[in-house]
Amino acid sequence: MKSLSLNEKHKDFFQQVFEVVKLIPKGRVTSYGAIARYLSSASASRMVGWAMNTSHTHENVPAHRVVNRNGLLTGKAHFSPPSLMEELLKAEGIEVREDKIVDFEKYYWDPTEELKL
DNA sequence: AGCTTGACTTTGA
DNA sequence: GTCAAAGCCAAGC
Repeated sequence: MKSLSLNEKHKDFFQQVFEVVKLIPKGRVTSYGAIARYLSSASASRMVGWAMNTSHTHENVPAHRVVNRNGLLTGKAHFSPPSLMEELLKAEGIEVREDKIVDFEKYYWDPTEELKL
């Protein structure tokens, strides 16, 4: 697979979401809105969540690194065991308390800032 | 073919 | 600070 689209500019929204999610560095997290805004508009953040729902068809999609803008593990309920998301984050050195990422801003990874240009 | 729901965000009151 | 409403695109009924 190539990195980001150079020739291929016509991809499905979901596919683009998956690419960005895959590009999230280990030990980092991002928000649905950040991805949505990077792709198009921030309001499309719902589609990112929707895409994650279909992410089960993709293997290398670290959905556990994607949380809402509050740093809350909103999608944890959708994991095989709901606690898996928290476990995966902790395994990467991210501290989680009450289903919420501690020092979220510290681990926050914004594609519009990191992948710009 | 049309309406409802959804792992969300932003803006306004 | 909280609460309510609009916006976005796709899948499901």
